Amino acid sequence: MPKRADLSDTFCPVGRSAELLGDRAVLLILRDLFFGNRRFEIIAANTGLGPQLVSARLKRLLVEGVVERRAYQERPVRHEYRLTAKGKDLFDVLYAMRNWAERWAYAPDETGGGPAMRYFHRACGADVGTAIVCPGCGEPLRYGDLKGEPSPALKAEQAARVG
Amino acid sequence: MPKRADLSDTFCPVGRSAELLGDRAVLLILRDLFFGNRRFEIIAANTGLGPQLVSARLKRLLVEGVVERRAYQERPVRHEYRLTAKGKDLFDVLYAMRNWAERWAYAPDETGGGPAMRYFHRACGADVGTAIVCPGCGEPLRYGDLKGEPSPALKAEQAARVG
DNA sequence: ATAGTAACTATGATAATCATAGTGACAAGG
DNA sequence: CCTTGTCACTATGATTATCATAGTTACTAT
Repeated sequence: MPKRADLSDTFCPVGRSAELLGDRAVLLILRDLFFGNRRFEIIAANTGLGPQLVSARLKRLLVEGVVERRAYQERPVRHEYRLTAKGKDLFDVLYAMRNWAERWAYAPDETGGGPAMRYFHRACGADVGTAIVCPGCGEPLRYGDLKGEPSPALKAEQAARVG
Repeated sequence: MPKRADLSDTFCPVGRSAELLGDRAVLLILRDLFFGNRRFEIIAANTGLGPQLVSARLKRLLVEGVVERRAYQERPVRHEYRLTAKGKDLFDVLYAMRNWAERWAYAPDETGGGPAMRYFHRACGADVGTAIVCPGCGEPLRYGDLKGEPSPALKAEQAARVG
């Protein structure tokens, strides 16, 4: 593509976010990081993205301060990627995307009745559905507050990708 | 690009959303639609995107049922684009992107102290900051609940774009 | 008849993405 | 000590999306 206009210096906050998040690969990598996948090969396998693209996007996320790279073992040196505080604060965006998809992106009988991914509030145990405040206790839902349970169909799909 | 893997049939809800939202142009067009800009030329000018790209993305959004196209006048026929219920329900995603950017994407003195875009809760008048539930009255914030007030810098930038 | 506006479509150059293959560093097994 | 294996990438070449610019269609206003 030709050089597209850079949005990182616009004053519009959505524009600034879009510069980073308006990218399929970035969103998929962030999803995996929130899911707890930290290793390069696992992320590549789970997202279905090629290693070159994963490498390029992780570099961008490093530059933006959204992820950090650290060695999880010496001899041989192996690295993993973790969300920084700035990265963890993207939880609301990913969670909103999940909520929207659960409400609009599935055929009526596609998931067998329930959501593709069920979330429970750790604090009170309630199934939060697609709410942004807990329907059980009324607390706003933030990063770390939720425990996810994939539907059988989603679990099978994930197993097939990593396998 | 070569044919990339299609995510619209993955069971992962974030994957399904990413297929639509993992695109700079889509996010910018949605921003404009939420802002109240409905006309093709205005959207093209405000986003800085070429007419071909705006046309292609609006078509995709039509197919997805996120926007609808309707004539706002006959003789000559002129069309505008509006968010459907499915489109309006993307508010949470865009709002989360805005919140993240306000917290992380600006240099300390870049906005002159306040946020680039200030939002007030229509129901109680409180400045909501970057919260997802109103700090004044405790209500969850949804589409239509907020009234935006751009900072002087953002207002100037928008004026320059539309010319 | 000329100019203007809105909503696009057409064209050609450029650059991002993909699949596939290869690299470097190290460890374990025979 | 020599092959095989793992992890985290990098290199290559074909394909295709995106961009800027220009042109089109349909109609109104002067």
